[in-house]
Amino acid sequence: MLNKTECSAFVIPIRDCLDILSGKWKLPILGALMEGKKRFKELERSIPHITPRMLSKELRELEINQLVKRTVYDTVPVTVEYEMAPYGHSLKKVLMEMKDWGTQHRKRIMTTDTPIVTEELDVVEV
Amino acid sequence: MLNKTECSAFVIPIRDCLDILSGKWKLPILGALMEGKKRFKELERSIPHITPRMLSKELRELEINQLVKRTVYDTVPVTVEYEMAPYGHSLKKVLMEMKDWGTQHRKRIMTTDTPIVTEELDVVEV
DNA sequence: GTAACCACTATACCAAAGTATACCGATATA
DNA sequence: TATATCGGTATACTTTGGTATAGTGGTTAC
Repeated sequence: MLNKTECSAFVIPIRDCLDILSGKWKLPILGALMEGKKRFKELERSIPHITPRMLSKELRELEINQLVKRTVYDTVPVTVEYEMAPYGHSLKKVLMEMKDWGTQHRKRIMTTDTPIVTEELDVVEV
Repeated sequence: MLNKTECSAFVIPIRDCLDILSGKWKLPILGALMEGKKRFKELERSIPHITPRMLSKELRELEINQLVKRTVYDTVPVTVEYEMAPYGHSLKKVLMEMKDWGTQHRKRIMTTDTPIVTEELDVVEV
């Protein structure tokens, strides 16, 4: 049980964490970058149906939150590389907990109840 | 580094977990219920600015996912009580990881960088 | 010369999420 | 008789998130 103060101290940081991972494409982008560094067009190709607009927007947000590092190489034409920033790996524990919970929850809901299935997700192409 | 198969096995359950906690009011509702069981109007009063429409909708989703238990008592007028379901407590580890990460992240962003502050949140009233 | 690649941006549009306001029937209170 | 409470629902609206489509300027390949 929590009191009022504990409750805010609980809701606000979780909201922060949730907001950072929110949006349709952040997870697929992080997933793709976990395979290694990639250029803009490589990301676009490995994430089915993403538009350059959304890719650009979501990458910017991830970069602002220091999870992703963007490097511009002075070639012609320019080369831009995206990769997980060192800080990005600090998310690992959270993501693994979410993955474990999500995995067991999906099984639970599928077997014990009317299935509430989230829509089919596109698989990130390598 | 992940390969394509690992990547889907990573994205899908995390998406599930995220979806379950998504929406503006799920966290405040869970927070309020962590103080103990509450009736509909009590929840409405303890969560500033929530409308009955949203409260009803989000409670229903939490109930479908078995995180919250709804009990109707045969009084006149009816009494309806909401509480954390036993299964709801299975979220604790995930939520705590998110809270810890969110807390350190807020500090980090505030001190090292242009502050990207999420909007002020209303505190849940007791 | 024209077509494609690179890393994007601009504009317009559409769908989902959330808000505002009013209301339900039954009961208790003034 | 009028007002408030209970646990919500109905309808209409606005705001946010995401999509679709086209185009930028400079370079290399056919």
